[in-house]
Amino acid sequence: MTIAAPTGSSRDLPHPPRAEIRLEAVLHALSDPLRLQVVRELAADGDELSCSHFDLPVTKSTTTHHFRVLREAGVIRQIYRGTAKMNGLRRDDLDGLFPGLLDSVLAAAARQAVRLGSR
Amino acid sequence: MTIAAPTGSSRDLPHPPRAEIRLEAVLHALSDPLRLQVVRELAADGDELSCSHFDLPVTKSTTTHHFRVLREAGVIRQIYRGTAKMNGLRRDDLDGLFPGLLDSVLAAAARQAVRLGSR
DNA sequence: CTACTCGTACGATAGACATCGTAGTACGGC
DNA sequence: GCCGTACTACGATGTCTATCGTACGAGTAG
Repeated sequence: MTIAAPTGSSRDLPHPPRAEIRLEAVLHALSDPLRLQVVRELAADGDELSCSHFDLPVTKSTTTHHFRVLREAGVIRQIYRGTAKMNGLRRDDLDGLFPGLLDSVLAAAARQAVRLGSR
Repeated sequence: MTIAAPTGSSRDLPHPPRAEIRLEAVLHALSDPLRLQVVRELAADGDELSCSHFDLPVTKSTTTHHFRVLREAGVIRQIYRGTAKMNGLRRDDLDGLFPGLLDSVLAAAARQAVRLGSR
């Protein structure tokens, strides 16, 4: 639950505490196709992924922006690890606040992906 | 499934067919506090409600706008019944496309309402 | 027909947002 | 110390969105 960085990183990013996560912000964060895809990949991997792992059809500035939106909504957790920034889903917090919500959204996204033919 | 109006209303409103409902649009529609509240009341009532039943802190123009967003996202069904316009959740379509999603969102909204004290 | 109610349509406006490019900062390896 | 990599910060821009006010159309009651 602590976001301590064992590797000794000093740059800390501001995350909303669990109690301040708002449902509307989460839904808004997930309503963007790019961000929804990122969350899907994070959920599929189950572990932390670096920003550069994602191959999004936008520039790096825009990528940074989207990750920031996800972090400020409380959907993902970001920590610096050396020169890379690792991203992980805040599954514990989201499941604690809104049980079943994340899974429903992920299942819905998967279903829609199948329905629309794209994978 | 048909949206026929037995009362003989001739004014028909455009609704997206089930196959064209997009998850992102639904999430976006639900990410607005006013719209989420409307959906909550519709779900609580279980039946159709007129537009004027809702006492929203905005003008009628804005109310019309929000109902239109909900309708075009495929979240609600609107039919004219005389001078009133009745609104109903498209539960069947939403549950068919994204099983469990609507219930999770509603449960999450209820939980958050309790958590934030505003019942 | 007239008047009233309910909701729409249209135009305006201010704020939010997605996107980009460029310049800059932090970290690790040479 | 110097350079490359990874990501950020800032400013600009076009688009979308929430909001309003006013004018209009459709239906119902008198």
